[in-house]
Amino acid sequence: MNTLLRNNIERTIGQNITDAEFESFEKYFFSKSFDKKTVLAEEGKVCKYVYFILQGSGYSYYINEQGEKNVIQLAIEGYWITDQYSFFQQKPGVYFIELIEPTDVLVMNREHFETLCRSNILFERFFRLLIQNAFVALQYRLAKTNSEEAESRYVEFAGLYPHFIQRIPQYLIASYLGIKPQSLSRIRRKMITMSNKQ
Amino acid sequence: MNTLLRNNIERTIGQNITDAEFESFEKYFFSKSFDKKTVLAEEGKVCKYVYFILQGSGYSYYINEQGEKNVIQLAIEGYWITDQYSFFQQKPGVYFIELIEPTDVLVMNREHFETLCRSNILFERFFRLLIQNAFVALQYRLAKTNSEEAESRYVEFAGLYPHFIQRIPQYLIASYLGIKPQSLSRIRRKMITMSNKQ
DNA sequence: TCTATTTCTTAACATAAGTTAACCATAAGG
DNA sequence: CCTTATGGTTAACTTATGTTAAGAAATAGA
Repeated sequence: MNTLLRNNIERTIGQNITDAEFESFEKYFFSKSFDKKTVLAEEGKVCKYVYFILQGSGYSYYINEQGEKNVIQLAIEGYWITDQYSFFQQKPGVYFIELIEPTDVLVMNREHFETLCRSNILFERFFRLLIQNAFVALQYRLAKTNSEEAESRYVEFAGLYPHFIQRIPQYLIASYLGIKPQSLSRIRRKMITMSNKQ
Repeated sequence: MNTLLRNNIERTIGQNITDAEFESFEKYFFSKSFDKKTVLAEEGKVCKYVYFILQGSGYSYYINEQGEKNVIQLAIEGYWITDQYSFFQQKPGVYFIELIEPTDVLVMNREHFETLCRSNILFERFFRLLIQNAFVALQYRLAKTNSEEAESRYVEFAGLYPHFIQRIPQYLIASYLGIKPQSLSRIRRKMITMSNKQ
């Protein structure tokens, strides 16, 4: 039994579930390990799976017309990651998903997802809440992007996700924040020299 | 029976529903009309309702530390609007919701929302899909914000939502795009003079 | 109709972030 | 251990967007 997944479910729906319920949930997943830099999803191909990270890290990104990578999501253990549009619509996706470190995941395909959702309103509910929380967080992130400067966005990010700062390369964090690595470097230097002076 | 709402449901879940099902959905709403500039939700107060716009328009926004308005969502007839965080968590909200035009809405409170979701997996499913679609659209919007310049974001917005361009004040569209009204004005002028020359 | 808001435009100037390019630091692989 | 690849820093210069301020246009209210 995977406690990380079970905690994730119970925390999300705000109530404990029975062993039987968890069992009937978990059985739709299989676990898998990947090398770092493995590509789990590609633009133009249907994203067949949703991944729950047990250990390791990855990110999703898209490549714009200018050929630049743009990080959409960063994920470490306890996070779900997929190309939502492609996975749910079963249409060619727009994002790539790539691993940063060697990573263990739980994997579920679309068919099992449907079966799961229809089997018990609790699971349908779980996925509604999961995406609802993701939506709220994303809306907040967009609000900040639209109204705050890069420096304060980085400060907030570093405060909220210190474990990301340690493990994720800076150029991916920069992209996640919507700036260039050089700009992030500039911001960090400014912060360091400022804090030395005070 | 409100056909706008029914179409919205059937389009979202990708299947038709029976009259009885729709009836058991619709009965949890009441309809209401508001003057323009009515404030439907306020920062610091629990957002008690979710609104489905039948006629008119509104927007949600938040005010940052510098006291600037930042538009989160624009909505016209056929759109749902609420402060998702506040409505779902029943905690003080972070956003304001304000009407632009005189507006007719269908309104549902949180208790009815819960009852509805638990009454039939179809409705739980509807709201999951609704928020799922909103999430995908929001992720796309953030990706564009982080990687494209204001001009191309405006061009895309104008192409996708021409009815918004006609009805929503420019300073709100500017804020929605994450720029100042002066910048949007500059962009529009550039587009006009460019198209005249060619 | 006249007046007062509200919205939009313009222009000069300021600044945050992008661009280019070089170099340094560290980790990875043979 | 050395070499190469990857990631990070720095600096000079450019550019998109913000800021400030004024006025024009449109809309709403009296």
